[in-house]
Order: sequence, then structure tokens, then C-alpha cells
Amino acid sequence: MSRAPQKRRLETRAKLLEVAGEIVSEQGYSGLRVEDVVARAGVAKGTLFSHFGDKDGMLAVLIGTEVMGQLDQIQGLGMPESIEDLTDRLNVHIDFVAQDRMIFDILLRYSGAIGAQTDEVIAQSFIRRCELGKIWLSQMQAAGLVRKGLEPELLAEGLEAFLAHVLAISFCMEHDLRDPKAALKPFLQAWLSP
Amino acid sequence: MSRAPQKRRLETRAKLLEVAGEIVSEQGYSGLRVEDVVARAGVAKGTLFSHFGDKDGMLAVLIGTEVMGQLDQIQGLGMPESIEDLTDRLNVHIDFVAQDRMIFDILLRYSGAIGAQTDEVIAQSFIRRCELGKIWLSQMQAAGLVRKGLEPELLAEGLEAFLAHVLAISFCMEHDLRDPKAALKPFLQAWLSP
DNA sequence: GCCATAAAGTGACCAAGGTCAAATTATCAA
DNA sequence: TTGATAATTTGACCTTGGTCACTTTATGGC
Repeated sequence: MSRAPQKRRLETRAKLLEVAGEIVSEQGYSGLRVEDVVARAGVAKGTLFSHFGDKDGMLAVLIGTEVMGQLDQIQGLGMPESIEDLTDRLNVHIDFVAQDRMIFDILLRYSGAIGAQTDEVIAQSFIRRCELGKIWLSQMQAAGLVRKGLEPELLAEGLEAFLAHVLAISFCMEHDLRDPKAALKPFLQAWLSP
Repeated sequence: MSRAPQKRRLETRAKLLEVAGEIVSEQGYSGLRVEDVVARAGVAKGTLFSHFGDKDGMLAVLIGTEVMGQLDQIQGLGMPESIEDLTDRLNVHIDFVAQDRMIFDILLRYSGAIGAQTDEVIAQSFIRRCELGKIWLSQMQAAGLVRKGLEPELLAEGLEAFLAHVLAISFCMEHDLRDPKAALKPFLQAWLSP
């Protein structure tokens, strides 16, 4: 018979994430190397992979946690009171995604069906993110505004794809993020009907 | 002063793509190794990287070429005559994207702004793909049908993201694929207005 | 306390993408 | 033809993510 994950394992996991977060804040996501993480955390390489599957898995948790933290803050403020307010909040995420091309890739890869399966904490993060997306969308219905002066190619592309992602996933949320198959039909109908 | 790329270089490039295509058809995209490609093509590793930058760059050209070929075929048939016809054509792409998770990643990464910069041939491919997406969308406005029985997680996810991609990019096409910034505002307005 | 068993962690090893200084080949002017 | 220069290719070497048989540590029943 199997036993629940023990205290030590949870501590190791937390330590790995803490160290990874430190390195990211020092050198950015693209400067994050598995070897550095395990060295600083004082564990072996295999340990990291036994916790997160692969490097991207760990990044997904890191990024997801950061997004989740933002959502907690933003949602704690209640509904947006103006377009400017809404735009500011949207920009938090746009800036985050624009930081590094990798962030968007990881978010996309681990969101939706697959992301929801990997980690319960992250799944909740994405679900909340999608709920926020819906709120934003309904708020934006009356406006259609977005911050001007988006700068480099990276930002433009990240924004474009990020929005597509939010749009797609906000429809999945009408049904169940874990079952995009079931969400597909209403998604198409809503989009394709006049 | 600089000289134009010479015959030999173009032959080497063509050989690499030909060999890579062979290996993909034998073993799928995930079975494609740089070492195998250069070995079969009879060139050194560095040559491949000097041509395509990285492995994904070569894959983008390969996949882009394949997509472009499909578009040529499909567009050669003229406008779809029925929903079934349209659905069949859409399914060609869905099946293609569903083949391998990697295909979608590459398509996404190299499409849009960045894709348009890497390779003129590929840029044309994406532009035509987006044009076709618009045609499909206008055709589907009256119907909202899509093939049932989409099977594994991979397919569902690939489809979801693929659609999001088409949706976003079809709006970019209203303006200029190379300038998603300019396309963003109308994209949002069209989507968010009642 | 002691043993059986499961959980957690280890680190040598591998795979495969990517780099780059040096060698080779092609081109052109004199 | 030949020397200078640019284009192209080479392959030894490196980096880094990822694997897995094995060791260590914790837990629960007796």
C-alpha cells in the first residue's frame, strides 16, 4: 500500500522552487539551468526531475505560481472600476508574458487540458486565470481599448498569442477546462454564428 | 563586398530538406535527429546549423512547406461546396497538427511576426494559410459544424490551440501579418463588440 | 527495538542540440 | 595563372537536459 508524500519531500520541493525563483529573478528565465538549481538547493539532479518531470514542468509551476499570485492581488481589488483600471490590470499580464518568449511558450504548453493534469495547484491557477479572462472580456465588451505603444516584436507577438489563448480558454471555461473536446463545439458556435 | 548564395549552397540546403523529409516520413517529427540528417545528407553538423539556425528552424521550413503544399492542393479545388467539403478540408490541417505536439509548437513559434521574418518562402506559406483561414471562417459562419469524435488529448489540445491561432491570425490578415501591433486594435474591437 | 517495505534521493552516465576556429572551395581582378 | 578575398563547410568539442540502477532514509507492524 502507498503512503502520502511526507514532510521531507514537500520541503525539498519548496526549496527547489525557492532557489529556482531566486535564479530567475537574478538572471531571467533563459538563464535558469537545472544544474544551478540543484547545486544551490543542495540536492541531486534526479531529485528535481522526480518532482517536476522535466525542466519545463518546474517552470510551469514557477510561472503558474507567479500568475496565480498576480490574480490573487488583482482579484482582491474587486471588479475593475474603469477602462483604465481594467487596462492597467491587463497590462500586468501582458508585461509578464512579454518578459521572455519562454514564459508564453510554457504557459501555453502547460495550460488547457494538459496543464490541468500536471499539478492541482497550477490547475487552480489556470482556472482562476481563465475566470479572470472572462471577467475582462465582459468588461471590455463596452470598450475595446488597449494600451498603446507596445514596443518590440516580442511584446507584440506575445500579446497576440496571449489574447488568442485567453479567448480560446475563456470559452473552455463555460464548460470544463479539463475537457476541451466538450468545449469545442460551443466555442465554434459562439464564434462563428452571427 | 558580398556575393549572392551560390549554386552549391542551394544544393546543400535542398539536400538537407529532402533527407529531413525522408526521415520524418519514416519516423515522424519526434524521431528526427540532427545527426541522422547530416549523416544521410553527407555533410557536417555545422552546415545544417549555418543553413537553418537551429533544428526548429529547419523544422519550420519543412512543416511550412508541407502546409503550403496542402494549401496549394486545397485552394486549387476552389471554394468549398458544402459543410462536409469544408469540414474535410479543415480536417486535413487538424490531422496534420494532431500528428505530433511538436508540429503545433513549431507552427505557433514560427508563425506570425517572427515566422514572417525567418524565411520568405515560409512567410508566403503562412500568409496563404491565414487567407485560407479567413475563407474557412466566412464559410463556417452559416454552419458552426465540426467533426465529432476527436480522440486523444493531443488532438483536442492541438485543435483548440490551432483554432485560437487561426482566429487571431485571421484578424492580423485584415492588416498585415508582419505588423500584429497594427492588427491588435481591430482584432479586439471585432471580437469584443456585440 | 527490529525488520520489512515504501518513499525519497543520488550521481555517474547518456543523448542530442549547438558552437566555432580552422580548413576548404569558389570567385574575381590583375 | 595566380594571389587575395569571400563563401562554405568541417568536425572536435561543449553544454545541458534527462535517465535509471542503486543507496539512503523514513514509516508502521510485530
